[in-house]
Amino acid sequence: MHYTRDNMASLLRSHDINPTHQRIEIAHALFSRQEHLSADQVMAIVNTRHSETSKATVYNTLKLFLEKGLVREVIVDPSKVFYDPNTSAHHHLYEVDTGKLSDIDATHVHISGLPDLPAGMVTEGIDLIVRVRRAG
Amino acid sequence: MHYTRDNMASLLRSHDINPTHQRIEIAHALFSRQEHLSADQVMAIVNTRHSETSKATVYNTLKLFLEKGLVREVIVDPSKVFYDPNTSAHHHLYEVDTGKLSDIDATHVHISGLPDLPAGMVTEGIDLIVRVRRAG
DNA sequence: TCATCGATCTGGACTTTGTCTAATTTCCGG
DNA sequence: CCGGAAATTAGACAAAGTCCAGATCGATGA
Repeated sequence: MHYTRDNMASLLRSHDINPTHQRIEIAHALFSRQEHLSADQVMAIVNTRHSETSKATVYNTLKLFLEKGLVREVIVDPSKVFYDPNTSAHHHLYEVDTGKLSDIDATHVHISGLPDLPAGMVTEGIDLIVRVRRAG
Repeated sequence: MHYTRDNMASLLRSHDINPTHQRIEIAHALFSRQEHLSADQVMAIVNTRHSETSKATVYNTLKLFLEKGLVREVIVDPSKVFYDPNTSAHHHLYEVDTGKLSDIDATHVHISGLPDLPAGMVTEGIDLIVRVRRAG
């Protein structure tokens, strides 16, 4: 699968998102890299050549992608949110000293013994974050 | 165990923290409630009667408590950090719509199948967060 | 082609959380 | 009481994110 602009447009349409120029660029930034990016980083990437997309649009668009299930939010750093183009079941490894964030495939990870949820509650997601740092 | 100011002073000393008036008040706010509080909430509690403790001191003190292992940081809400007086092994249940945060005892929870860490890395902690919301 | 209208985008002011710094206050040993 | 180190303070500052009123886009129908 190539992350062309055209493919991004289809991806957006399949998630019920009107594929505008800015949205395609933002989706392309996330999906072509397959990395965890903050809103700031997305801004920087999208506006490398000449400023094209405003801060408000970047934030609005990331929120829209999140609502539509196109990306996931990763909350590991108290100062900023990361957006993850990988929405399949997986966990995260976070290097606290460098800020590097990587995926842990969930297929072999098993979590057991969690208590029942309070009545009337449904699970929105289970986040497992392994925080590591360089030994020394 | 009563969370008297005197007991707070001993607790601080036992963690190698010089028990000043402000530190005792902040520790008391956290431990007497046994709740997850944000820096803002700590400020509000400590300064209910008359303003006694500055913002800088609240932030400095919470950071100090964290370094000394007296409290834990809980990162679940992108907009603020919570401080947790419970440092025993446990996980968290987060109600995304209300912001309510509660503990999940870790003694019955088992996590298996995590991959090996990258070479030269040590685990700082494993955070498991169950995000829930009211069904509807 | 052109006018219209809803959807989208924009700059910039604003809010909130948290950090920093230089000056003051507190506390303790001598 | 004195001097110095530790702690506290007010307030300026920084960064992430929100909000809003106005501008722009693009599809549609005449």
